[in-house]
Amino acid sequence: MADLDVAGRETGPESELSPEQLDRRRRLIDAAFELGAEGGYDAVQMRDVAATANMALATIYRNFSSKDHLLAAAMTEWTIRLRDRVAQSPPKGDTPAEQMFDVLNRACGAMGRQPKLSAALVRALSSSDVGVRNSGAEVRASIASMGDPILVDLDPEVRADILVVLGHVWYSSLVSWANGRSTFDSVTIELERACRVLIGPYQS
Amino acid sequence: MADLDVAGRETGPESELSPEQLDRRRRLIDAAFELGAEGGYDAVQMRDVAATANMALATIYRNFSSKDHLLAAAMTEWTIRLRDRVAQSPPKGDTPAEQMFDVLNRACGAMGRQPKLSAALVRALSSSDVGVRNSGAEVRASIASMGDPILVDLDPEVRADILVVLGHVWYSSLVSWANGRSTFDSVTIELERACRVLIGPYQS
DNA sequence: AAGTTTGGTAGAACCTGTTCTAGTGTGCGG
DNA sequence: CCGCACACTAGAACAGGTTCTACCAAACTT
Repeated sequence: MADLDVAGRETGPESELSPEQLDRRRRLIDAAFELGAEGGYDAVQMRDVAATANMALATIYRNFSSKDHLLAAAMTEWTIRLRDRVAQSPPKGDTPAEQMFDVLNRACGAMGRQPKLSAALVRALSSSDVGVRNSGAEVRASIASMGDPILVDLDPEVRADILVVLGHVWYSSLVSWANGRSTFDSVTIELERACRVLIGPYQS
Repeated sequence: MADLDVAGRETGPESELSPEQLDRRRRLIDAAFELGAEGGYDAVQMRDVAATANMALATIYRNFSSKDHLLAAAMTEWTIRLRDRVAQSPPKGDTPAEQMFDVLNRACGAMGRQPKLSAALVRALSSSDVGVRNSGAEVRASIASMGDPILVDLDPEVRADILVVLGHVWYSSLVSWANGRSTFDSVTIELERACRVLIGPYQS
């Protein structure tokens, strides 16, 4: 599986970015965080991102294939931080279903505290831009890795199936929320429901 | 729940559209179908829609709040047709899980035969435009109504939960596909997986 | 040191969804 | 018949994501 850079050109497996490039990338993602936290998706305007990050508009497009790609990269970073934080404290709850819900819900809680930002990031995640693809996969992987330890007692295949389905529910309800079709509470409700109906019958 | 028209103004419960307006609406949706079937989401350009439907650009926006609203309206229509067609023949399969999968898969089969069009419609469904909200709900309701008869033997609450979760999986995998993140086959796979892991354990 | 490559910059230009302006019927209460 | 409301139209204008042009400067190459 060849690595592809922003524009889809092939790059060697060791095509590290230079420190300057990493710095630019950092500034861009930070600018996206900043603007997104203040005003949500619409407020992350590429000209403003460029200004905030102190670089030229065209430079953004040298690093990211689109606005959605930039936001998706921010999402990836954020998810990783989230996952690490969630992994710190053990899940509450007596049953696997409750524990799984606790983990997912804690992850979402952080989003609820930054609603504009998270809505922006989630919206980007559902874009059709090519650059977003990896981010989507990475985010899903983070979800799965948070849930996996909780279901160790289940048959591996069933476990994988459950985690994938939970990923769908997670994604679908977050997108609904990010697009203004439901309240944040309903994300919680959907996740709880899914854990209950998915995991409940398997904990005999 | 007050009815809202395109622009969000309240309208009386009996604010029927005039025949001319219905005709315009029809022509617009047909134009969207036509352009979408040929070239997908990007090919449904508002200026082209206007030209194809033989009316002025601004007139579109008197009937639909956005491109996504127009496409979502088309999606609603299509889903209803699909549901009726699927309801014609009884679901194949020995177990509820298999029957449910059969129904969902048949519905998706029609989409597989019009990939560009369906991808366009699905993409519109995940827009944040206000006009799209109802369409999303209607589509979900169609899904649920297709599946409900199959699960009559289950506890009503469990049944509802399962159908909602299936709706999430359906939506999530279709969006993944419509955005080019997965092949159409994987939609089938995800649906099959979800039916298996969700319904399987309940059929004692 | 001259040439080349690489990545950056400013700013104009382009594209397409959306909105605005001004003007044209058409039906309807008075 | 008048005036008014309303739906439509052509086309310009606007907005924000994306791309293009022209140019510059540091890092390699030879």
